[in-house]
Amino acid sequence: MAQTILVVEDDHHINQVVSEYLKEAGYIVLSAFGGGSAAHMLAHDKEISLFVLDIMLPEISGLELLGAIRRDDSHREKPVVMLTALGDEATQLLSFEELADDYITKPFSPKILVKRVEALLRRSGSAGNILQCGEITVDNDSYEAWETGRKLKLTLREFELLRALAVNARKVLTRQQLLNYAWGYDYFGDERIVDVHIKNLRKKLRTDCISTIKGVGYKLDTDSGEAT
Amino acid sequence: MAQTILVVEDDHHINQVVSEYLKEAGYIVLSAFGGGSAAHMLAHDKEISLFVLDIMLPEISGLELLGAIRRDDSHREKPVVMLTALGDEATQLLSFEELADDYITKPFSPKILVKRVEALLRRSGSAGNILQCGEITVDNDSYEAWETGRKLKLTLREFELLRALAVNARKVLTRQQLLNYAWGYDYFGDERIVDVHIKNLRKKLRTDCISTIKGVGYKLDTDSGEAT
DNA sequence: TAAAATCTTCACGCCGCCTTCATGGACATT
DNA sequence: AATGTCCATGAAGGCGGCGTGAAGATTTTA
Repeated sequence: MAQTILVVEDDHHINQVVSEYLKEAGYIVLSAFGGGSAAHMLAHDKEISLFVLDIMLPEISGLELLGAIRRDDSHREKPVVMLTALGDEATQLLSFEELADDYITKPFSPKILVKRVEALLRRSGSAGNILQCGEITVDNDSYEAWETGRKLKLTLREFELLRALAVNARKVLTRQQLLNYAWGYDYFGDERIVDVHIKNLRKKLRTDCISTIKGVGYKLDTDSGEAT
Repeated sequence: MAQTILVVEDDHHINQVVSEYLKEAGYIVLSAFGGGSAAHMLAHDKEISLFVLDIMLPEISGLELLGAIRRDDSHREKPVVMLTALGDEATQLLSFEELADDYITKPFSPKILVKRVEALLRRSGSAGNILQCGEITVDNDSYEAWETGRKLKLTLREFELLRALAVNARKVLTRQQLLNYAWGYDYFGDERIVDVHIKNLRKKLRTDCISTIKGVGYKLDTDSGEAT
């Protein structure tokens, strides 16, 4: 299953070179040449696995895009590579403070860019499409999930809910966040729907690995010893 | 809860500078000056969270160390930063092929090294959004808190109160400020509610680390060096 | 088209947490 | 010593959040 990378770079030549190398490495590449169209793609394509952002862009700067990504529920966790001619320490520090994952200054070697992208995707968990979290294993590609090797028979919502929890292992997710992950942004029904599916999911799980944080949301435990 | 980083660098000056900056950022740092001692530490210390490796080392090269890490069951998954004067593309590509996570060429900015280390630890999963203050550790993501490693069983208000105090460690917060942090701006009840929750919180803590400043508010102490 | 499975809504009840209140103590001021 | 202010503490009541079962709506399968 090929992963998608969004390259935002106003210099058409550089954009093309980067895209070529990434495609050759087996990725699907989306190109944007301005902050505006990039923001649009951000909002509408949830399948992007990694972002390459130039900082000096028309309309919206790369740093602002970075901020937008980090504030977006469905992109927040994804790796971002800043790619820019600005080599000064201040800009670089600022990028990292905004939670960039890598920072490459021009001129650069496209081969090394690809290597760095691969290194980040390896870490971001989405590389192998299999997630493991404690007793739970989730396969993104086949939509299958297991508990201690035993295959679970889940409905679609249950699977997507479990996947959302597994992607954010140990983190508490609000009902709204879970809705965004497992239902999508265009859902406007009752939040409490989450409760019902959590209940059904729990019924199918031997281990009690989904915790309720009252007043906040739910989370998936790894296997931490609970001492009183 | 603090994470350990192993720095392998034969140049004592660079080793010291790097260590200083990492310590300042809150990490525990182990230093090795040759491949041999590094390999020894590798074998005996399983608690290391990240490696910083020079490539040109006496005895064993950094690349060999990298290979050893990737073949070691208990270190395989951990991030490795290569730190070297060799800027040539070939060595860099080779490092990434051996599954290095980052590659920094000398001369470099120590601040940015720290940022890159933080970025990698963030990705490697173990990091989390963790606050530490004296004996108290608060995890923003999982809504968990510990006292000297012992997990605390807190209600939501208690947790949010403790988090507010930890975020502003050593600073006195007025009741109104605490209400804003832990209850939100739309709360208009009695301020004294804070007192009650502080009391309950204190009851659950072994150490007496919450100080009352009469007429002002409360604060969380880092050191319990209490002289009257 | 019927039947089955899944998704969504709703209402009920319980438990635990939050909040309020009253009391008493610590400390400062007069 | 008396007085007032501020804080600690225990207890009690009420309220809200959550789990749950069931029924209706929707989609998928036969």
